[in-house]
Amino acid sequence: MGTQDVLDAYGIPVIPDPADAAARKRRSITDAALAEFLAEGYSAASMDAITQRSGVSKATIYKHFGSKERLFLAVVGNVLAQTYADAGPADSALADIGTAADTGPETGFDTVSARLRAALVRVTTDWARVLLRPDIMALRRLVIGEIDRFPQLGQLWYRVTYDRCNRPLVEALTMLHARGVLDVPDPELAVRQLVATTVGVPQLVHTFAPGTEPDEDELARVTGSGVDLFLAGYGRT
Amino acid sequence: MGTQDVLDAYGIPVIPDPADAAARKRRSITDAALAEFLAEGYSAASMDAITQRSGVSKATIYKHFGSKERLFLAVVGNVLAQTYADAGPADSALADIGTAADTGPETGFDTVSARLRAALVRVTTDWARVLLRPDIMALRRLVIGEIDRFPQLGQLWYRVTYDRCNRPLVEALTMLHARGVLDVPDPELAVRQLVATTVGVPQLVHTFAPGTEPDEDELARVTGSGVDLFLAGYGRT
DNA sequence: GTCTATACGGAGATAGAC
DNA sequence: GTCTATCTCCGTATAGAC
Repeated sequence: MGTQDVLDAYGIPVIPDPADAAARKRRSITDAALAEFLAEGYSAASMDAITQRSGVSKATIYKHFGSKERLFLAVVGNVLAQTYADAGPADSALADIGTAADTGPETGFDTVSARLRAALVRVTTDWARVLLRPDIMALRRLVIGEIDRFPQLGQLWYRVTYDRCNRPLVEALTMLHARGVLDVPDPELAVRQLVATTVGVPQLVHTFAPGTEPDEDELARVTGSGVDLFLAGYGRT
Repeated sequence: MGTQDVLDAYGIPVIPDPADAAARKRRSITDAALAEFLAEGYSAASMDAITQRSGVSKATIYKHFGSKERLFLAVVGNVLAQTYADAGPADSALADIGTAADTGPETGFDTVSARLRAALVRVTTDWARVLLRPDIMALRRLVIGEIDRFPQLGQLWYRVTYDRCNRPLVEALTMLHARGVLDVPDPELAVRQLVATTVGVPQLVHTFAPGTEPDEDELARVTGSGVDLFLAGYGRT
């Protein structure tokens, strides 16, 4: 059977750039592999199934990735980094509270503590919305289940979550402590507690209940209550 | 090779009860299966390896359990129930605080709030010590990783943890609320938050760092701080 | 670079003697 | 009830043509 020509809008045949074609195959392989690994787990996932899902031949997959292990690490590692890069918190608002940059009433909250609460709820709710997505939860379950065989993934997960989530919050809380807005003697621990009481609460449920979507109202209620608990312990009042 | 006679303390050969022998084989099978599943995960675990670990033949295993799936469910289900039965909290002390049964200074804490804090720290620390044990953490990772294939385990996990851990605490908090010791409008949520800020904090770390033992001092510090946070939010002062 | 066809081992499960 | 020996299939990975 001859090659099917691809035509552009003017009817001119598109000659694919070989490098481009390779990159696209690579992408279709990783997409297929991710779907298969998420659905079956590492061991039960078969390279045959990934071959069929991707539409390329098995030999090509091995040329690109070398082995099933390397394919798994490449796929999961990339998705992990990508996910947390997308969920990067732009919480400059949080660090600025109580300074000249904190514009006060313009945000709709007329006290420092109200603006602080709103900022914390916003940050934790944004995280929760991402981290509770069914595909992210499935990825999390996959990584946790394979930690004993792939300890690198545990370290990667820790580094990514810490750099993108915890560290910015630790720095923000340290500033707020120095500024007298909060009383946080141990910011590292405080951040872990804040994350636990907000995101951690629904996350635990969804960890053992696959496929369930988080309810937006319930989410707002839980994160709000968690932030209130946090502020009751660490706020200055 | 002839049968090796087993002799009792008086030199009398012990004739094994067939039913007893079957039960012991069954036990050695489940022990071997648990070790293999924990080490390799469900899919990568091989019935051959379980056969060798257990010392009985593969056909015997299939006579007893029928299939690999059924063996897995039987083993994990039993261990789950057993674990939480052992870790059952005898926290009658907690529910009695502020009543006539609360003997006050005899416990070494002379105020109601101090006794309450001590009881909460004790309960959460006891749980944490069990739940953070490396073998329990490994079991947890195994169940989480296989949740998509075995949703029954998710339901079982939820039921067991709720019945043995959450429900007693919810009831205790409800009593304490009615008695005016605490101000807990939503005890269900409050318990989940308490568990999250105490046990949940180190549990998250150990989930992604396999094989690490919890440090007793660090554990006391974290649970103590978590309980303080909880009491700051829900205590009456 | 990509494909088809295949090598080679190990998986889960069972038949039949004792 | 328990064992040994075996069936059958599917796994990962590669050889060699184009």
